[in-house]
Amino acid sequence: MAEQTRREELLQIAAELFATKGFKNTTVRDIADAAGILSGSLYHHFDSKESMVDEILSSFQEELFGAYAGILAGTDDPRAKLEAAVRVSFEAIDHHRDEVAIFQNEADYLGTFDRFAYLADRNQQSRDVWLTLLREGVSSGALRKDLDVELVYRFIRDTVWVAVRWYQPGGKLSHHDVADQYLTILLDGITT
Amino acid sequence: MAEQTRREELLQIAAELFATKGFKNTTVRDIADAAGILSGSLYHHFDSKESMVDEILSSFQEELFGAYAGILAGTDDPRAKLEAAVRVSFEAIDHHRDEVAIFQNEADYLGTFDRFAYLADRNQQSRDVWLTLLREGVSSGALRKDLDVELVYRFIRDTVWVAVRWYQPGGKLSHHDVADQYLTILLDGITT
DNA sequence: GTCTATATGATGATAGAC
DNA sequence: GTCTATCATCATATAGAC
Repeated sequence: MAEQTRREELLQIAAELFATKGFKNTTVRDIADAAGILSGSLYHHFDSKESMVDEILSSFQEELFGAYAGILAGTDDPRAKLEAAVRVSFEAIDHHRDEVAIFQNEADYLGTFDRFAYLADRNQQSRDVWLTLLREGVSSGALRKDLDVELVYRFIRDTVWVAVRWYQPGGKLSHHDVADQYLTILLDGITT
Repeated sequence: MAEQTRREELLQIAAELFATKGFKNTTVRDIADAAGILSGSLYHHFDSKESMVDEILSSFQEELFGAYAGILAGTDDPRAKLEAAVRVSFEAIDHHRDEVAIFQNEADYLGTFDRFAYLADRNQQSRDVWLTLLREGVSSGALRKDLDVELVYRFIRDTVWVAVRWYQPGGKLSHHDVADQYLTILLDGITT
């Protein structure tokens, strides 16, 4: 079950470095060192450093959007769907810390190159998911009618994903705890 | 009044590039090109590329923390102080877009070097400011007693600063509008 | 204050032996 | 699958002329 090909092992090592130091600040030598091999040997597994991030980002995105699609297709009421989408996102931060961090830090810049154009598409797709959920929430009466849904969308998206900067997997707060607390703030506010 | 030394002009050009492409992705040639001079000429004004970000970040931080200090020292009630801190932050995004973006994107990594150790200090200082405001809010009865103030602090900090990624100075929403909407969500939640 | 010319080092990548 | 050896390129930075 925890079978991992050498390729996957190397990708994981690279992902941790990209997430921590940034893509550009990580050299192929850094990756090779961390893997205990020489830099040239990496090219037996991958075409280039670029193709390494590419593979890391695209496979993560595929998994995440599969989860969103499941929620949208479900039969829960609007509020439950919104909660589920938030929970799935925090779960992704827990399970795919490095991938989320890389996406957060590098997507904007990488997205300017042809090879990574799919990142912009995914961004649009994500917006569609959240706006659908929020609009259903408003029209069902679960959410306030005076909300600027576009702004609320950005608020949710940003707050959720930026948590990758401080969330510690295995720390005091589980991803369930964080999601609970966050939903409380989002849904009911912080005032008495 | 809008007098700008050549030095400041060059820093502004560099800041825009650092904010858009990232520090490492911006070469001294990029900066020189944008300024209409050759890369070697930049070294008449600055020691190194590093000292350019350094100057950009440190002067911005100084201004921002001056504003926070003013709020803390004031006589407003806790809730008004919290609102003021949020407003000052969105204002900073409006007035110092590039600086905020650079800080958001690069501070974590740059902070690992001695030269930028002050970034970690400022981070701690910022935490003190917000925790003070939130605790005063809770003990005065303005904020809910069941809040995890540490978590709320991180949510506020992250949401406020990450807005630099989408906020458009001069766009449809002014920084006042964004602050209003954000405070509404934060204080009262999005449910009916 | 900017240019010419260039030193110096790091980085991504390749070819072929083991 | 990894190593040895090495290349080409690019990036930061310097020195002195104009």
